[in-house]
Amino acid sequence: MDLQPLLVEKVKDAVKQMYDVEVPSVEFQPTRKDFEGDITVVIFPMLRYVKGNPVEIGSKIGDYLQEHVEEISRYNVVKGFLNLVVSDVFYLNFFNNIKNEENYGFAETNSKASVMVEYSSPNTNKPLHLGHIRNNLLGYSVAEILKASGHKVYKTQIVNDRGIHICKSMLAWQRFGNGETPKSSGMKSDHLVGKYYVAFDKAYKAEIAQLKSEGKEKKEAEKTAPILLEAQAMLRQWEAGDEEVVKLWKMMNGWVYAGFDTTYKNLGVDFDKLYYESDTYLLGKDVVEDGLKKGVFFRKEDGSIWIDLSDEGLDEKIVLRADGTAVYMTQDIGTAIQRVTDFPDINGMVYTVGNEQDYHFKVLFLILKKLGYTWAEQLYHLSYGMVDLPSGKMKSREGTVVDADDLIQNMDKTAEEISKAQGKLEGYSKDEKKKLYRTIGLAALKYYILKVDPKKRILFNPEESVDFQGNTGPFIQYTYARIQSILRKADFDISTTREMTFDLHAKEKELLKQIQVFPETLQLAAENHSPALIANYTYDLAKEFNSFYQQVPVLPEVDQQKKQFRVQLSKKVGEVIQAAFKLLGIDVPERM
RNA sequence: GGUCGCGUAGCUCAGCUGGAUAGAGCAUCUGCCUUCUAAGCAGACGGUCGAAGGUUCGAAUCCUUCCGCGAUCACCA
Repeated sequence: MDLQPLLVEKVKDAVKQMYDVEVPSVEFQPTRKDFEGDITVVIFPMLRYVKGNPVEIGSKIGDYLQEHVEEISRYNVVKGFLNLVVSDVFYLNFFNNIKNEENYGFAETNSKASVMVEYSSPNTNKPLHLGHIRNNLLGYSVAEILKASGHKVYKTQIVNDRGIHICKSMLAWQRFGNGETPKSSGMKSDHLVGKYYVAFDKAYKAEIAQLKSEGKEKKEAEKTAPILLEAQAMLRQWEAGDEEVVKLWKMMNGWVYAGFDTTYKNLGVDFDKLYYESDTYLLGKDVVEDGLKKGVFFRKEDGSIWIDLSDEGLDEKIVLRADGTAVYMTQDIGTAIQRVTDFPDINGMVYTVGNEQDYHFKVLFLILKKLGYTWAEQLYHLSYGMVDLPSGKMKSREGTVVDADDLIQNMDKTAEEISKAQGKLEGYSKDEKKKLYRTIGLAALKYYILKVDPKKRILFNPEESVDFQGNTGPFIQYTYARIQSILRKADFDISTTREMTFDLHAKEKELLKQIQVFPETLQLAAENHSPALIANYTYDLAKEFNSFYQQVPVLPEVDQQKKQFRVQLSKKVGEVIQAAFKLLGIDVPERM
């Protein structure tokens, strides 16, 4: 079915027969749209082995291929490029083979090693915001892509449910909350907790200002503000297991989880396993002791334990404090090992974490390798750029964030406005419409974020960022809906197989070529951990279909053979769009 | 200062394991709904690919230097 390996052989044969030399490899590329052809052989690299004029060599190889490979029907040579025209029969056969394949493009599960994908991992002191959305969408999508490419995948998150930031919200609630609950306030429960996080910061700033006016240095004031000291005391009480504090902690965390659940559900992401930092923050210490014995780490005079990474071009890095308490790195070492204990079949992990932690993960992976874990070779930091606003960075403390829930709601509203203006939804019930607006709004948001390279920063302008036209989620959904409309109106059994003896329209051929590269695009996306490749692929496919749709009649076609084929082709395009969008976590509507 | 990432059309982005005249969308302008959904299609306009060197038959892509933006270099997470 794949033509390329055959062509490699035949090109080699041709060169050997005519010039009596062996070329080690043959370079191909898809033929550019401006030229006639489907596959192009690049002649230039052969000039090292074959002396002569590239055009002449190309023509000779072309003659040979035309004669010896039945799939090649014509060729032309431009400069050093041999453009080959692949026969319609080849593409029609290809289509016949895959048209009824249900999971076309997807690899068999378990054909590759298992991977754990971590994403989201929020703090439990405030609601999720746009930055989390990027994280969630990326992590979820990469997990889906890995699954489709044959890996077994475990989705996980580590909930950062302890620490000083949590105590800040707790303390502020205690002090200013007057017993306010999600019920009594009517607020979404995670937003209520976030409100007190902001309240803490406000009170803290006020105290700093007060101290400064009393003549204290700024740094001194920041360190000694009473409310901060109290929060720190609360953290110590929590660690000591103080009943009162733990009770408050459980209650407020419960509120946050309830809120997160809603947001996750709205976003359409999920997890197979949750880890809580309150359970894992002590992990890793014994590993450090172990590594110390093995000589991976060393102890400084004050008793703290370090690793020397200067051979790798990095610094020394602390892994355990002098008083024996853990640092972030200690926990991460311990957690990684814990995961492999819990899921012994995993042979790799993906960490979806912002690029400000590039250095941390470089060090973490190095340490795990040095400790001798085989799976440490298969760790990947899915690093992504920040989401900035026109006004600058988002800061939860100061309340300058684009809230996740608000954003999703805004997308719904925009989708509703546009849909109403289009007026194509007669016959839909109120609930159906509402669901559809959500589907479209989310598609716009998700596609907008996933189509760009994760490494790049995103500048998000809430006023005008998310589009519904052009290279967007709704555009692709619209293409899908159009196809479904054709399928609904096709008043004959489209599954019957007919002889296909006609010539392909150029647009049909383009569509088949695009369908053909879906499996390799998926594999590439998996290797590169890149949903953007899937997004761009799907866009190209949709664009190609719309062009076809415009120029080639499907249902009005009188030739029954062609009509049958075009309906089947449209159906397949729809299926691929649906499958690809599923990898991005985006649903497709029957109508819109 | 060291390290890492980014810099492509007015804006948002593809292309980056080297290949033909650097591609899309938005915006601006022209056409196309008495054939299947105009959230569409067809076209016009728009570029010294941050700059300069180098490697190569060939560089947006690889190497070097420089410039700009960001992150990081905490016994914070």
